[in-house]
Amino acid sequence: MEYKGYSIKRQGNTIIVSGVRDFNPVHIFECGQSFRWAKQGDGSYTGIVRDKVVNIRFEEEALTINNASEDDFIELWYDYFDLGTDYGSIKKQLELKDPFLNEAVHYGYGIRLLKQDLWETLISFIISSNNNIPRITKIITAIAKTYGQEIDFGGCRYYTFPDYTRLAGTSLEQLEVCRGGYRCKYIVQTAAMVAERKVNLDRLEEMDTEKARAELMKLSGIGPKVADCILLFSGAHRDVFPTDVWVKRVMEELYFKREAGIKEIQEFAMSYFGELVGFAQQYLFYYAREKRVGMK
DNA sequence: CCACAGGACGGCT
DNA sequence: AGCCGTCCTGTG
Repeated sequence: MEYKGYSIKRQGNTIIVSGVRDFNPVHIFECGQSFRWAKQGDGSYTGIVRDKVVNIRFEEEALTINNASEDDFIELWYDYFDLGTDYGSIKKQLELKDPFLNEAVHYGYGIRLLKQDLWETLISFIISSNNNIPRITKIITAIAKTYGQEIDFGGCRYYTFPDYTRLAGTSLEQLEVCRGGYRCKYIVQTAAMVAERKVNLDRLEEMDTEKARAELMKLSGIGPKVADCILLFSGAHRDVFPTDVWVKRVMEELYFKREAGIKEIQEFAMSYFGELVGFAQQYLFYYAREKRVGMK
């Protein structure tokens, strides 16, 4: 069958989507936006998204998704992998900006910004504060195992991410076994606030970016950087520039040639990269972190 | 054993 | 409004 410019073939419980460009699983899953995909021995990735577990591989413009149907593709995977966005065109515009960005874009040529579940992204980035990727992954896995639904796939057990009612119904002492440290308190408070409708998460996409950002920052454990990550990686708003230590370092090294403040960096990025600012951030972040830019 | 890495918060000017 | 000490855990 054909769907929005892609051709989909089904073989048993596997679908093969052809005509997929600008897609590299390593770039997509190792660029810090998602913590729920694990590389397998054969180079494929297995991931948990909402209530689905799938294994994916990519070669020669063909995306193979094992444990998915054509309906799943239309209802979930097309949007999740942002397949409606032309990354070729985005990259072309960014490459022309300057030699630095050109290098960063070529380095992470297969990056795509995922459209992930808002609630899971929100909790994941509360956990990310003052934390590193392996430990963030460990904590999220522990939360899913403790509170999520079990799913069997390929002889292994996987766990869905618990919704806010489930996390609002737990105690701090219970949650602390997941090793989130002081962030566990933020999670319990945030889940309670969402359950009590103190913050409306259903309308973030319709709000303008500043309003959506302010709405998220009402929640416990969400500051400017975490709010921007949630907006960017849930696909609610792409016109944000999450500025963590890596992005700060790479921006100082490439564009400022000196120390610069977060506010200064963000203002520069918004005007310089324009509407592609969120995409630029991700190419720069991946490049900076992989190359350890700014480290001795 | 200690140094360090990583953002939000809250108390202080 | 801006600065800075503190929060927790894992790694070297």
